[in-house]
Amino acid sequence: MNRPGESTPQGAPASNFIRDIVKDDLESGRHDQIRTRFPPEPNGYLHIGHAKAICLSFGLAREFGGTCNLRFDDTNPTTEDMEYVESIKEDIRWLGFEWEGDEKYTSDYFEQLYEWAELLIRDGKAYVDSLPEDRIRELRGDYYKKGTPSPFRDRTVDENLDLFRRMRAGEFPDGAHVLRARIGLDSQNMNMRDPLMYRIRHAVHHRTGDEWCIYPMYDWAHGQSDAIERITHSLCSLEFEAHRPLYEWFLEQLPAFRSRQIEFARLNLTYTVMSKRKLLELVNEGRVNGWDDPRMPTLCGMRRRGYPPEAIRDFAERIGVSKRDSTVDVALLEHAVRDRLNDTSPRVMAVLRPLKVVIDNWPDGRVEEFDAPYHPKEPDWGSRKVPFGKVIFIERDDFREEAPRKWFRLAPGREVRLRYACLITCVDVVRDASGEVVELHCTWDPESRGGRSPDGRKVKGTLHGVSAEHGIPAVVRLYERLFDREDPMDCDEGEDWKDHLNPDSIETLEGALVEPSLARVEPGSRWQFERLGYFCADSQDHRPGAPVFNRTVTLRDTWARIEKRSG
RNA sequence: UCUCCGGUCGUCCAAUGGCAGGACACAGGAUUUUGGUUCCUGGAAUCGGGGUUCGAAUCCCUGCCGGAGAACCA
Repeated sequence: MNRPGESTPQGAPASNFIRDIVKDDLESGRHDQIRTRFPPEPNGYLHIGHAKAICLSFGLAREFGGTCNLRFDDTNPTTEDMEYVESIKEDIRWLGFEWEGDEKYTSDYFEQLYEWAELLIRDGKAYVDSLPEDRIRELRGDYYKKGTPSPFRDRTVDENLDLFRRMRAGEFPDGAHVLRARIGLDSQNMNMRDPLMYRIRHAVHHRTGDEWCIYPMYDWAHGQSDAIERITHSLCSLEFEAHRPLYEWFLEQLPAFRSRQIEFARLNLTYTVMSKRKLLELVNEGRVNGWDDPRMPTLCGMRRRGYPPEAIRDFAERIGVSKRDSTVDVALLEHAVRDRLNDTSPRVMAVLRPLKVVIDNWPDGRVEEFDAPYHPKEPDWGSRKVPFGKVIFIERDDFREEAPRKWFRLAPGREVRLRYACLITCVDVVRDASGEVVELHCTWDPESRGGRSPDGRKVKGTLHGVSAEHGIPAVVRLYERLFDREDPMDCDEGEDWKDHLNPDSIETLEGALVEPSLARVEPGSRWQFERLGYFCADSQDHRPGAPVFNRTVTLRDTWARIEKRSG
């Protein structure tokens, strides 16, 4: 963890404006200890945007020796469900954070909120309005026109109290009355024009059941919940900036702790959509295979894809925090993932699209076992024996009949190294009736066991292969970006963001072959398939003996760039 | 038309009146039994115009651009 003033492992500045505020508040003695909170609404799954907020609030608490609460903001019974609570808790823990005590619920505070509302009524700072919804909206005015007071605005305290109590008692149908704060109707900030505090909703709440039929609005619940929990720094996204004056107004009227709201810009990512509504649409329309589809920016999707939580935390640190609307290059996320995986993934060999190779001068039936270390720079990780025989499979992409410029993989007459095995030279090419290459014949140099060059001759190309006899069939899913452009919302006339889905975002290879050491690995385990990328055993579909791997991210591919550039 | 917030390399974030810096991306090179990793090098920015100041990315004025704001959503 970075301490204030320290640098991240990458040398990037560890400071941001919120961290500075926290530091000041601690140094000035304004607070002895900070308390933050993460307040999801239980109506959807967490995504990478939430991860930024989680890392910020939990991370700051951890860094400065404070605490962070998890509070479910459950004030709208018609859209929320306990179904989401467990997944949210699981995702936060997976990210590596633990909240203070039990998780909290805004609904735990309904009684206190109610009492405070009565207090405001008694102080003449709130009133029951009995206008219909559309009338209230009309009288509120607009950006250019001040609002007009409701005819009910000057009800007596007793009348208000009586009505409000009967609202709670369930005497009125939905929409008959609301409780409004009595602030004024001429603010430029529409949020301050006598905002609603309570509405009547005869709905079953997922936690309080039918105990309540009036429910607090966000503005009347959030700041008060912060105060009850004595939250010192209440961090939220920019869209709540215009709510801050109201947040502060409510707290000023109450005998309560004065929490401070601070806004920051939410995360946008290239090639990604982030809104709950759009993600829900992708799931409901079957554009992806559920919330945990590895192409989804949800935390469960990324987990299934093989992204390590440490990489996501590192990413959150790298992107920084500010108040500017911005869109982070998804390449930065991928870099953080590769960076972490490079240090933590054992190397193994797998062939995605196999091409048969017969080694003519290899003795029939002979099997050689070569020693292959699990990590080139971590000898402590040890090694395993990789068997090779007369027939092996190499990557189809590693052979070209006509070698382009700078090609140093296999081609007729070319010698290459089979990693950790030996040097082979292509002597013949076998085609089927349609002319497609179906088999290669090579010779090997028995002096080159282990892949060494016996006489020091230069062998630039190194391929990987799997023994035909020993390889294990596997299903491998290759994932690409879900959208075909940086900004999926960038639409031409008559286009929809869903027209920008990348049709090649998933490719399932049924005929892959993996080395025998991968026969029995744990679901969720992460590996580098040498020269290809990082893969993880799928948490749902992987079985011992019937492996299924997901490609987390490719390795950097310099050759692909060279080839693309030269056309 | 009104109010608020924000404009720094292609992207993201620093610089808190005193040498505009880092990361990603990109380009070149070294090392390499992964065209991986690692290392070195390079190009690359203060939205425009005024003003204050010895000195402005930073403060002031003004213009321009982007975002947000009129839910009984959060």
